[in-house]
Amino acid sequence: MAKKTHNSPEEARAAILDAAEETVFQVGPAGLRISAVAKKAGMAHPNIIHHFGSREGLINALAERVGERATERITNAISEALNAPEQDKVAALTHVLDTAYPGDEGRVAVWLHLSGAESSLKPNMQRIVELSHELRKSINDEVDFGVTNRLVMLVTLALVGEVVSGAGIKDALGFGSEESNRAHFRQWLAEILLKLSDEELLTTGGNNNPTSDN
Amino acid sequence: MAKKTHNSPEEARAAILDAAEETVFQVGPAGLRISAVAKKAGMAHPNIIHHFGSREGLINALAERVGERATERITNAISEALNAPEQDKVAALTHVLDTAYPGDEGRVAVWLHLSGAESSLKPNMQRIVELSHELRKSINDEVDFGVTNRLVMLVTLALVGEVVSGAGIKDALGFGSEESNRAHFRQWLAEILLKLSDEELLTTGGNNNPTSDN
DNA sequence: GTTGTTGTTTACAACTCTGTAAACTATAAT
DNA sequence: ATTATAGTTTACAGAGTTGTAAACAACAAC
Repeated sequence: MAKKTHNSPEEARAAILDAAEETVFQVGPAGLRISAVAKKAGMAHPNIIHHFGSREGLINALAERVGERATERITNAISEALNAPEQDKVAALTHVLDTAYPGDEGRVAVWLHLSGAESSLKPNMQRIVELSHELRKSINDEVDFGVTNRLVMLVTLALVGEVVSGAGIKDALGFGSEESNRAHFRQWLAEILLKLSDEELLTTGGNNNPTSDN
Repeated sequence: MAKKTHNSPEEARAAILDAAEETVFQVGPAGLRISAVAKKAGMAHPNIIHHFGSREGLINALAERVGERATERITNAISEALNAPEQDKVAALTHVLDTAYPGDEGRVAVWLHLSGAESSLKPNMQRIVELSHELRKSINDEVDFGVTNRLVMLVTLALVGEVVSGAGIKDALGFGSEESNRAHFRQWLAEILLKLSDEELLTTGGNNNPTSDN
């Protein structure tokens, strides 16, 4: 049992990030204690500082990794929906929402963002909006980009709300926290979003479009 | 300049809660330090523990006060919308959203909730849903209560998301954080919500309604 | 005026957490 | 083998936090 005691830098960083992700999921962003992460990763806490410089460095690195992964999952799901046949659009869009509302993983991304971590949110979100607009155009060619932007914003804000509020609001509204209820809500939301694309009920009015300059 | 040095318990508690509210607004829920609150209220920090028992007691008391005030504002706004003439519904509903998305105050309520404060969220939310459903019925008598519930949930989650994400998501989507943009978004959302009541595009399907038992 | 109650403060204890310094150790290169 | 590099640990310092204990001060009751 020749235990390996010295990892490569990449291995060490990955192991620390794994432990940090799990810890953040359990205790929330503010409760992230370097010592707890070290314990979970099976090492002494100064080793974390050696690899990430500081607690803040660790949080930023984790935010980056988590954000990239989430963006990849979501853009993949939207791309699939884009190629789905007409009658499967609802299911495909529901799947997008399922992906964007991941029960456990997404929390970490949102929480880290809340705790002020720097990450490349902007390019990620913009890719998501562009893909979403293509999806809407595949349903109705005349949809308004400003509306797409606002719909993405609404859904994103709701995602953030769901993550941080946990079961509180759903409980208060009489929704159980069982997965079946959450899934039905997402399907209902997907149907609304598709209807709003199909009929394009509303435009953004006058000059209220977001600025498209860089 | 006869400075009053001893307050009544009510005065002291109110002064402490005011200072705590301001502090939470500035530093967020996790950053609430009893000593900072004491400094802002112009007293020594053990006095806060004397009046509220502990830091957690202070947070719970603040959550209660803030929640009550927010609920009162929102239910008042919905009641006004209920009595508004048909052609003013959009403006009235926009005002409801303005009230529910208060630039500064609402943060405290949401944040406190996030930090695990106990509060009477459930009865407050249920009053809001019932009034919202009356509002929807005043537009279209056949609207579905389950849809109302889900719309309230969607809007509430988005509110929470807006509060906690701050300018981050809006920035990433190209919306400036100026009040005019935020106001336009709320008006757009109000129009969507009214259309969804007017046409009742979607019902909740089968047995997916939230349980209505107490 | 004296006494009791309670708001208030000062001083302190105990704890937790991040980050530093120096020593130790495994691995690779020469 | 020796040396250099870098991952890892132990021990500790320093700051900041909540909460406690005891004394002080204002106000009310009698």
